[in-house]
Amino acid sequence: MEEVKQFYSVEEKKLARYAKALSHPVRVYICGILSKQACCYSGDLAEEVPIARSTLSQHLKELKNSGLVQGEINPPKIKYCLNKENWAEAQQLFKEFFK
Amino acid sequence: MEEVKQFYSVEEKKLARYAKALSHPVRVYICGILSKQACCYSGDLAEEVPIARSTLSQHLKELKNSGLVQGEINPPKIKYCLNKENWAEAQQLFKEFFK
DNA sequence: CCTTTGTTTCGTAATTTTACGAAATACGAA
DNA sequence: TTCGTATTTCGTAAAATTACGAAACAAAGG
Repeated sequence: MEEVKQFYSVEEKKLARYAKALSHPVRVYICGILSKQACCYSGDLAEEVPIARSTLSQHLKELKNSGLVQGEINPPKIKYCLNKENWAEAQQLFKEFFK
Repeated sequence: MEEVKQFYSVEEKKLARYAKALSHPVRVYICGILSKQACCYSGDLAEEVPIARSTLSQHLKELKNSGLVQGEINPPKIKYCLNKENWAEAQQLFKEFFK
């Protein structure tokens, strides 16, 4: 019921959130793969990327939390894909921002 | 003399660095102002933004470190402006990334 | 049921980020 | 030189991020 004055706009907060998701090279790398080709599995990434699987899992979780990426369960694997809708939103926000 | 294998590309690291600079709403807000109109002073920002001046100064320092913003000394004030060259680079990197 | 496979969660530690107020700095004006 | 203005740096604290290995989990196959 508390009416709190928000200083930052919704767009500013969304942009910051997407930017935060992309603020680590491994997350940029993962999104780059997912946007260029198709979806992929955590294990596929783990073989390429020079970090522990548990750490990779944390980064994937962050990308999921940001909304840029989603995971589809495909037992016993989990297939990670871009969330097209949010990806398009981020694209638009950055485009507007730099315009 | 050490030849270290770098896993992430220069572009991935640069993008992550710019994204990090934009990963806080106040920094998005500041860049938004600087890109829309002209330069401005720390004090002008301090009057608008709901954070302490010292905290604002830290955010400005981070924006300077990222290369997106530069400060011109204009005693007794310091005028902050976008670094046009780096701004254009960031714009291009994000454009390519989302393409 | 037990094992294997793929992946995540837990526990932990080091580092970084975010934030504040107080003190320091720089410089022009009185 | 002393004062006032504009801003940053320092000291500090709380919270978040990044990273790892060990343990847990879920599902399919034997």
